[in-house]
Amino acid sequence: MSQHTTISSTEAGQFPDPTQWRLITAAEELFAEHGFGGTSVRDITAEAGANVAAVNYHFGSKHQLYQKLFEIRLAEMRRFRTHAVHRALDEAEPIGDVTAIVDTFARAFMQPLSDPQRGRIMLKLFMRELSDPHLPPGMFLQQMAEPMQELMRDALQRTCPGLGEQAARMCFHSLVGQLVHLVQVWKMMVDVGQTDSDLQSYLDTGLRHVVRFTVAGIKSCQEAGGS
Amino acid sequence: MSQHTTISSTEAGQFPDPTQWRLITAAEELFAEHGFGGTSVRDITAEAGANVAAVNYHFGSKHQLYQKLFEIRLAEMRRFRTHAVHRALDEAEPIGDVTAIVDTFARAFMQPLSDPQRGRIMLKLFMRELSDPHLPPGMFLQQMAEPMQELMRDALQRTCPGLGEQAARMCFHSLVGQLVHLVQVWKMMVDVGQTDSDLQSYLDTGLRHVVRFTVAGIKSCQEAGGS
DNA sequence: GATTGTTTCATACCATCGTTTGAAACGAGA
DNA sequence: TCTCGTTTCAAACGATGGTATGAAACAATC
Repeated sequence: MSQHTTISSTEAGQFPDPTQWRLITAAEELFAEHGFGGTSVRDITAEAGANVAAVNYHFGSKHQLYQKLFEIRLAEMRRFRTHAVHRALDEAEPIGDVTAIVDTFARAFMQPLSDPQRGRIMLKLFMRELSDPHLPPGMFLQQMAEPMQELMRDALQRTCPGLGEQAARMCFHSLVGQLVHLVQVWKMMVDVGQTDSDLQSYLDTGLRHVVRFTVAGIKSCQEAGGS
Repeated sequence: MSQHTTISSTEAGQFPDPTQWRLITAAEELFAEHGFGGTSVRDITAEAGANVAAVNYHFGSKHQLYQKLFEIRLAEMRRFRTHAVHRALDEAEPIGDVTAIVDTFARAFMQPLSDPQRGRIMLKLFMRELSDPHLPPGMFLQQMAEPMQELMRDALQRTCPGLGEQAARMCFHSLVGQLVHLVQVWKMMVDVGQTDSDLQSYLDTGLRHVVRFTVAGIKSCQEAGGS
């Protein structure tokens, strides 16, 4: 029995078993829409076109399926955001352009929303896990929040002379808080049934606002030697 | 039968029935801790020292109990915050002090956290409802978000010449986003098991940061005639 | 084609869910 | 004390939850 095998990649073709891939994607969609407790194993297997027992056979339990799903998606999104920030750093750092860094991070953070196929689902999933955790405590923090925080803290401190370590961390929190809230409001608009163009323009103006707002906030936290 | 009677006040003494009050408070605690789906009617009635049938007898259903609970708490918190902002407005407006308004709102927003008895539970409850709604759509927005938004938009526009209507609303969003995020991180620290003094000082410095950050952000959104 | 290891399937199991029910207990007015 | 509206209770109902099981289907090897 190949039970509980490791799924090393997000690509369907690299899954050891097509059924596992179908279960994962079906579970992702349903967990994102109705939460962990709100979706039954039967829902998942029905959506995946598999038998009820498939989840327990391939993953051991509903809970382990959930965890496996997050292992994949967290690594995926972390890779994406890290690359984006590093790319921006290489360009912005010599100039010391805070705006470029904030802007890049904000766009990398929100970019999944533009992809109606997978990104929205993934973000919904993450939001749900944040407010209703079913992962081992600290897993989300360690695999997602902390790496991004340290990366951005470093970037901000380098481009903003006079910005303390704690201040940089808090500015990062301010930025993330605004972005998360933007997503929340955006999600509400989706539920109310706004048009796609309205949603897109809301996201654009909202993002521009957050960047300007944040850059001003960061500068106000610099103790001396502003730009 | 006095089924489905209206509970007009939050005070235990004014409840038509002590059992209803015990059910409400037990439900609040459990819903806040484990969510709507995560707490059973049996959990609630056991905590309240009542029979399983009590919920259905007094409120009609688990769902209606949840809704009644929110009617009470939403009105309560809205009253509190509205009064606080109005009080601050009366003092700050003649001087045109943005910082005072932002600070007052932020403190009014976070104040429940300092009350270990009821406030923390109430906030947890609201956070859960936000990310996993079980209320009629729009109820939370209409009874809580929109009144506060319009109140604060008005206050900000009055004290900040050159701040447009949309810009003021977005600045308010930025503020709320930061505060909500502060609460989220705070909640995580609680779960990890930080000491009460650490939590309090984190809240203090976090709040000070948010106020400074936000004031700077707001000023950067003014088109002309800054302070 | 028989054997073997893996995967799928229908079905069963048992716990728990929200809700219902009808009888008992209660409390005030006559 | 009897009555009657209200509240509480133990017990049960039907539905649905996650999981377990053993037989069938499959695929590869010999």
